[in-house]
Amino acid sequence: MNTKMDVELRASGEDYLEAVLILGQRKSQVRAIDVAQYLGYAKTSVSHGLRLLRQGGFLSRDADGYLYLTEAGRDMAERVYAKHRFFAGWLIRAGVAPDIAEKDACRMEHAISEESFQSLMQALEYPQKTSTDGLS
Amino acid sequence: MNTKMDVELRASGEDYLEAVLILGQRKSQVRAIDVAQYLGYAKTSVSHGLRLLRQGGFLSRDADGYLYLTEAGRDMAERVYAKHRFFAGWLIRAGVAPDIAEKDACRMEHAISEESFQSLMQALEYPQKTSTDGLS
DNA sequence: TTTTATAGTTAGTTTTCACTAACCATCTGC
DNA sequence: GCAGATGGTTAGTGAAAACTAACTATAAAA
Repeated sequence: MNTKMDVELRASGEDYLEAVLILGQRKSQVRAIDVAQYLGYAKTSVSHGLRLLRQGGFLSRDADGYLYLTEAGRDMAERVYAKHRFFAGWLIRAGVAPDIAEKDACRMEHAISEESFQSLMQALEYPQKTSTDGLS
Repeated sequence: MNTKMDVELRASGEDYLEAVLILGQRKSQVRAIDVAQYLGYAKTSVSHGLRLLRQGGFLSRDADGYLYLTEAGRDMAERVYAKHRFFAGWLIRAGVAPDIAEKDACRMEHAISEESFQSLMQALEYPQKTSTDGLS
């Protein structure tokens, strides 16, 4: 029903893309089962979610089932991941326990708009690096 | 099924309680229809949502249909509203347009845990006033 | 070659939380 | 006294996004 560009991603779609991005930084080869394990979801849920993302043009998959972010998918994943790192770091610096800060960041990353986040980054002069450098 | 104390409020319940709190500061008498108008929901949705809150012990209602927050309800509403004001103010000070800051705050208020919020308030030495003073 | 483990899908269920349609009960004004 | 308006409820629908159960397909192992 939707063409690539008018798809509105919800929180769950953003979570899947973010997981693929993060796992790809660790393993170089990422499959649905890895995403399921990472997010703690049943593999059927992930199978369904990833199919929607493929249909939306955010993901592709090769014959062996390995997942690849498209341009649009990587873009979205990096935006979300940047928010995640910002909020997690912010909370941890405020003295929140790291596991709680992580969990909260996982929700807050979906709650703030791109517009607000950009304004914040500028106002705080936060270092805006791309998410793929310096992360092994 | 649930007694008063083991009810877990979700985002929608928090929104209803917050609306009752805010409307009560403006009007002194609040009914379901006011909440529906304020939130932009159909009155059936609000009727259903408020019933759950009454059953959970967060709200009561008199014979004329006027709503009153219980101790637990007021407590929850004030917690959520404090988060709302914090995030909205924070974004606005960062240069975000007020209407966008408001909308984002409406989501972020549910995304951050009470624990993280308290740590933040302490770390930032944010003035922690009760939500009912100074607001007419 | 048969068995077992791994990866994925199909089909159907559940929960949350919005919606519409239709109805009931007051209260007000002619 | 009846016609509307107002406020609320009942009943049923829909979408998002998780779940389980049961299936297929493939690859490895005995």
